[in-house]
Amino acid sequence: MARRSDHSREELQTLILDTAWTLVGQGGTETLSARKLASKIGYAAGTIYNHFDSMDDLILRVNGRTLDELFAVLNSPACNDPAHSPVQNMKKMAALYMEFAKTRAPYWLMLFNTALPPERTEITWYQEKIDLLFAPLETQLTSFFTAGQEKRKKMAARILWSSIHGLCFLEETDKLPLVSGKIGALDMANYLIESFVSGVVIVNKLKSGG
Amino acid sequence: MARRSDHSREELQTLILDTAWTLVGQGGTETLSARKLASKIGYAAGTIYNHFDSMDDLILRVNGRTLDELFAVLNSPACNDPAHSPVQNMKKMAALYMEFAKTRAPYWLMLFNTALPPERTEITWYQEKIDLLFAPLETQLTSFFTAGQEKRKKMAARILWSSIHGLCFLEETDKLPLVSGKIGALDMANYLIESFVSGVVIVNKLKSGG
DNA sequence: AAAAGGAATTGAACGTTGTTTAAAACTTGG
DNA sequence: CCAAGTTTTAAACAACGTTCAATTCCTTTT
Repeated sequence: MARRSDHSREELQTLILDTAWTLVGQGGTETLSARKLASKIGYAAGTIYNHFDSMDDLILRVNGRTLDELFAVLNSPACNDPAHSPVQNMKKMAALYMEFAKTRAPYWLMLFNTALPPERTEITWYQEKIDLLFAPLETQLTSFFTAGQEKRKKMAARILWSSIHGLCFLEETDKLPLVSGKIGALDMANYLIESFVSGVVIVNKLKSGG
Repeated sequence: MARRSDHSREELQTLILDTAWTLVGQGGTETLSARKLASKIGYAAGTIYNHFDSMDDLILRVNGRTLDELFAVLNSPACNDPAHSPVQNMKKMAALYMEFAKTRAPYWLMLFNTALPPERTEITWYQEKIDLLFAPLETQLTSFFTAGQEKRKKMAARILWSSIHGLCFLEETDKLPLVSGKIGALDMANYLIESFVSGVVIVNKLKSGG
């Protein structure tokens, strides 16, 4: 029996989360089970329920960590470089996002390809983390909108982000048939960004002009 | 014991698939289990494995049926109306797609929010069904491309479809923060289609002109 | 008609999962 | 040092996918 004094309540909580993180990283969602996790840290399965509501709850915490990492990537200087054009920065964002999905596949898949009961994801801290993801892209879009078009800018950021995610998702789950040869999701994302931004400028002029 | 002569091999196979379809429709992926399904048709659980490789295999068949229905929607006259502009038709497609995702949520979620082993989805008949989904959109995009831009047109169709799917997906799984008020995924899809198509026309001119 | 052969069906079993709970082990305060 | 309060545990429950030997059934042959 593990001694209660081995870890404080907080220590144990993060130990569980860290171990869950490791397990997911090694073999995806399927590798994460209460018993495996518990045995890995020398506790019984029941102990986990002393620190987390359920396995879904634990998965949500792991997802939260993934969202943090994702934000760090999208908010990094590499894709928010003032020396580069907004379009260049956004293309870089798309590239980094897709790289993240590939290299950190288990976490990314758990985040987007694992069904959780809706009531789980409606927690505010989780929604806030998601909300944050759109900020860097919104920043890059600023120059294409006037001060009065705040709402449209927010829309555009969400659209573009969702679209890039859609491309990435369908590619990673083998649901995006290739056009030919080497044309992959990243090329499509670049094409999308170019076209969408060009189009936004036009449409904005039309709406404000007419 | 169910008599072998109750149903022919083929009959039983479609009976299983039909029942699986019903179960998924009633309560989503979680409601579909070998034992529940079997008891519903008066057979033992093992019988299912006489007709399907595994439960994943059965899920894939259900998904196949969903893809068929989805194609029927996107290929319907309502969004391929010659009297309407391509942009109008594409907006209608987006609307119908999102309606499908909502009204047939269990099937749509099983298709896109349930992780299957990659080797399962690499089957050709499944990939072909997916490939078909892009055709109607491609048709609507024809007028914006010249004869020599076939590849770009294919790309554009995949991009636009993926993007609309991305919007729909993030909305349905509570991962698309609303901008404000009533602005939902459909408004964003419309904005996307307008802007992207406008942008495509410009970018195409640039590429061919320069 | 009976027996034989082949195929479909079955129940039971295995190992796994998430989760609950009473009892045991532990830590702490008086 | 004992009592009170927590934490941990083992065991149990119900469900899951899947396998397999045994049974049952149907068809064919004799």
